[in-house]
This record gives sequence, structure tokens and C-alpha cells, in this order.
Amino acid sequence: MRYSRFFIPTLRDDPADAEVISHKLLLRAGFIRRVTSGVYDYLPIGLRVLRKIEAIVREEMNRAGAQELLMPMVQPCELWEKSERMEKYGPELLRFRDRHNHESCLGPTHEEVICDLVSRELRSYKQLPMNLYQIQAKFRDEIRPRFGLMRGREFVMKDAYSFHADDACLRREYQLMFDTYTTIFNRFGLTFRAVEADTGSIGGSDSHEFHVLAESGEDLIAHCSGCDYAANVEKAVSVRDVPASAADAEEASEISTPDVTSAEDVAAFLKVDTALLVKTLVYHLHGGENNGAIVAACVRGDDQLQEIKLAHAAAADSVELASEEEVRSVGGVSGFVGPQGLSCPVYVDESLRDASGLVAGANKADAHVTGLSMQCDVADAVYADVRETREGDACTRCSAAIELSRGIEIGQVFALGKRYTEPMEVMFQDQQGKRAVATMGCYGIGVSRLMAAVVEQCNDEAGIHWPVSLAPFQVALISMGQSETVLAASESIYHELSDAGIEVLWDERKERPGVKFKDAELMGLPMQIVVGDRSLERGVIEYGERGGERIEAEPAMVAAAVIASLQQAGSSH
RNA sequence: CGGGGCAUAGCGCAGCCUGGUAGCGCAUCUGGUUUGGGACCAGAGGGUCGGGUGUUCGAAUCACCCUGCCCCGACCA
Repeated sequence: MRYSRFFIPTLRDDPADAEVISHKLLLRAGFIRRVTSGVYDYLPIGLRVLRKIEAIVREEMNRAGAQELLMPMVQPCELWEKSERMEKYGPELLRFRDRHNHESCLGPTHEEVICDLVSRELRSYKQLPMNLYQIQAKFRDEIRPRFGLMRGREFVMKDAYSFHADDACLRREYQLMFDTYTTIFNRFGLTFRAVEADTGSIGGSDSHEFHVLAESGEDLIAHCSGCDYAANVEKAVSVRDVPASAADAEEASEISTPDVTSAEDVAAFLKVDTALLVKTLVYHLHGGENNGAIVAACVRGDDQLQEIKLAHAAAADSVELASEEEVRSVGGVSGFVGPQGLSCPVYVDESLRDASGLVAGANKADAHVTGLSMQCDVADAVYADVRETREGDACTRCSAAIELSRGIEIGQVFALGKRYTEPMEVMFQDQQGKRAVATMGCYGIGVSRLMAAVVEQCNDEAGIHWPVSLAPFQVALISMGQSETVLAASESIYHELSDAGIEVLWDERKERPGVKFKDAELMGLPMQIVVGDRSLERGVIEYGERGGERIEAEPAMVAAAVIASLQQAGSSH
């Protein structure tokens, strides 16, 4: 490809609205442009990278026996009614009506469509198992799209769906997909970690997420320093240190705490350990059997409540902090809410089960209760794990310390069971001749997000440092000046490499050398070949890895040497 | 949804407080000199100052409304 004819609009300055490094570099180097909030154009070099990511994913999925198909982006809402997700999925599902006033939506995921398809065609257990996947644009109307490709509204995803006659078969496929994902992410040269995960709005039983470890990650991952336990903090369990309570036998008594509301302030005011405070939060439930109900949840003063765990404990889809009126409606007083005497269910974290000598809000203005014992003083508490794991907690498996890291979720595997196949009636005739419901798994990879995740891990001062397998071109062929000899020598090498199947971006622009080097390094091409009058006079051409020393070689030898270096660099991942 | 910030040439920004002919750097175009790590000289083009309403003799600037973008946001009951 000749640079002068190729569309690569690079930017010298960082765009003002980009925050994370991948967003800045992908914009600056001319890979993407924003169209509207959370929606991007993939420019020619961006698309080249996206296609390479897709190709690797496709190759490994095919190797694992999955079959590619393509489903529509527009879906009829009836399917979502049938799976009972129309309500549950919420405003992230973009809905609209077509000209016939037919309710439709843009697919954020495809469980409904695939189940609809498979339910029509599946007859016998002999057709199972099967794993169908697609690589396609999805749309989720995110509350807050951000960080460029990291959290877009429209994004490219590989989604696979497997169907099985029994759970043992599903478990085997789950493991196969888990292993396939590990292979795929290794091929990208990523530092990543598989962690236990909540199943979120997809549902099902088992799930693992794959995270690229990066400071800019939006997820928090808890992992054990002693064993291989790792989980998203939405799900992670751990054992916390429980402080000795000073006064075990103390009677509960009320104490005046005018204008002292926060856990830290109350602890300081009463000169007690913050961990002996009970933080009581009031929530409004969304979805589930108790949709709309108000509940309270208690954690220790130095802990944080994990809302997703609370939603599970309360059998809700999600929870939202209650308004002041709602707090009052269950007998609470904002700023002084406590677990005693509330007219709603109270979920109490396990770490408080046997605790006493606690301090909690008194449900009266300007008052707290001291000497509180959960067992004696809070009758109807429902105990559950609702606290968020903290750094330094003990691992429930090996007691070593838990550490926290930030991660970018790039893939997730789910054992769905019959969550969709039952309502969608994905049935078949089993070996005994009876009608049975298929069991199902689903497996996603964020293809466009991967592009950003790779850049987060592979960048330096000069720009992006793509692994050879993903670079938009493997070689930047830089012609210094416009002399006939330079252009002829360049063209000859260009053809030699192209014929060998190497992708070369030949920079024959009338630009100064510095500009060409900067652009090649910004867009991250792994190898450079430099053809200049000065070196040609000495009978040599230079080549080298991006950012490394350049080596001189006879023109006839350069192509072979570059191919050898590329193979070496490519195999190191 | 709540809070904060921003919106002026393709990009990055100044000007606004204190109203009076719209500026700078980069990029672009022309000519010339250059040419081994984002050159230099000379010239040129490019703006509904996000949109609307109002105040005023006069608005990029003041007021109000709207839109878009960016950042932060469970709470500490």
C-alpha cells in the first residue's frame, strides 16, 4: 500500500475529549473516529486490525468445532417477550417501531434469536451438541459510554451459543470454550486472567469472565495471593478480620449524636473502631417477585455494600438507593438509620452475624444506639453475603491475603442451563423417545473492545506497539527523499515483500524523514525498512524493529532478513 | 438520573471577567530554500464564535432556555 494514496488521518495533538491511552492513540493514529456518543467509524487501518482480531477468533472457534452463522441486528420484540427479558433488560435495549408499527429492537445479544432458530429446527438428540457463533455489531444503549472503544454503545462482538442434550455435555463444552478463550487471548499476547463472575442480565449458573489487567479497567478483580482463586468483586467472597468488641455484655442504649451521620464521623465522635459501626442502607428493589419493595441492608462501617450481592439476596434484578420518603416510609430517619424497628426486610452481612458491642443509627434524629448485639437486638435479620471484598481480606479457600486489580472484561462464558431454552421451547426427542428441553451455554468476546485492550497493554511514548499478529501492516517501508534510485530500490523491496505475503505500508510521501518515522511508530508498525540515498551509496538498506536499532544489509538480502525477523517476533507471543 | 466542566477555523487553544473590526500554534493551498527523527522564508484560503430568545446603539463577551460533548457519582442512612 502506498501511503500517499491511503487514508490515515493522524493527529499531532491528543484530542481533548479522550481520557484513556487507547482512546487517545487510536484517534491520533487514525484508526477510529467518533460518529456520535459511543459510536465509531473504523478507518482503513482500524478495520485491518479489527479483521485480524476477528480472524484469530474465528480460527480458534472453528478449530473448537463451532460453526459460524450471521443473525440480524434488528429483532422483533415478541422474542424478548417470550424469554421474559423485555422488562428485565431495561433501557439498554433500544426499541423502536417500524412503518407497520411493529415493535422492534436492536440486538444487544442474541439468545432469543438463536433459540428461536434452533427451536424450529431441532428434532433429535442426534443433532446435539452444536455450537453456533457469529461476529457482528451489537447495540446497547449504555448510560455512560466512555473511553472510546472500551465502552461503546455499538460494538463488535463474537457471540457463540451451544446446545446440549444434558448438563454433562454442557460442562464439557464450557470447559472447551474456556480453554479456547485462553488460547485466543494468548495469541494476542495479552496479560489476562479468568475470574469467577456474576451472570448479570444474561442469567444462568456458572460464569467466568476474562479480564485484561490494566489500570484503566472498569472492573475490580479480587484474586488470592496464595492460590488461584479469582473473582469479580461483584461476586468475590472473602473472610474479613472481625474486631474484638470492647464491651460484650453492654446493654443497648441510646446516645445523642447531633448532626453526626457518616460512619467515620460517628466512629470518631464515640471513639470506637469504624468496624464496630453498622452501616444501614435502604434500597428500592427492581424486578423479581418483590419488585418495588423497600429493603434495608447492613454492613460494617468500614465495609462497602455490594449491590449485586444484595440484589441476589433479595431475589431482585437490581437495587437502587431509596429516596428520603422511602426511607421514612419504613421508619428510618435519613442520617440515623439503623437495623432496629424498620418495617421492611433487613439483610445483614455475615460478618455481623455474631457481632455485639455495635453502634448503629437509632432511627431517630440525632441519635445512635450503642452496645448493640445483632443476635439479641435485631430479631428478623436475614443474613447474607452482601459486603464487597476488600484488599487484605482472607481467602476462603487458603486463608492467604486477597489482592485487588483493575481489569477490562474482554470475554465471558456462561453455563446458561435452561434459562432460555425453556421459555423459548428449544425441545428435542431424547434417546428414550421423550420430549426434553435442551441445555445451553453462551460465550462472548468483545472484539472491538479487544482492540482497545491490546493498545492499553501495548503502547509507549511513541505510540502503539502492536503485536505482529495484529498490526495493520507488518512493515513500514520508508523512502528518504524522492530520488529515482531511492524510489526504485524501495519499489523493488515493496514487491518482493508483498509477493511473500507481507503487508507493507510504503511511505513514499514528500515528507521529511522525521514525519514518516513518527507516523510509522504512532500507528505501531512492528518493522521499519529505511531506504535512503546515503545508505544506498554505500550499497546498503537499513531495517529494524520499531523502536530498536537498525541493521544494514545489502538490498538483495533485506526482504529475507525482514521476513525472518517478523517470524521471530511473531512466534515470541 | 444527579453533580461538575466544556462548546471560538480540520486539530489544540487564547479572547469573555471589564460588550465596540475574531486571534495564536499546528494542519491545508501556492512559490521558493531545504531534506537521516514532527524544517525554514514569503504569501493565501478557511469562522452561522454549538442553537434559540432576550438586554443593548452595538453581543463570541451579559441574562435565560435548549442541544451536544467530557469527567465524577451506591452510601456512609
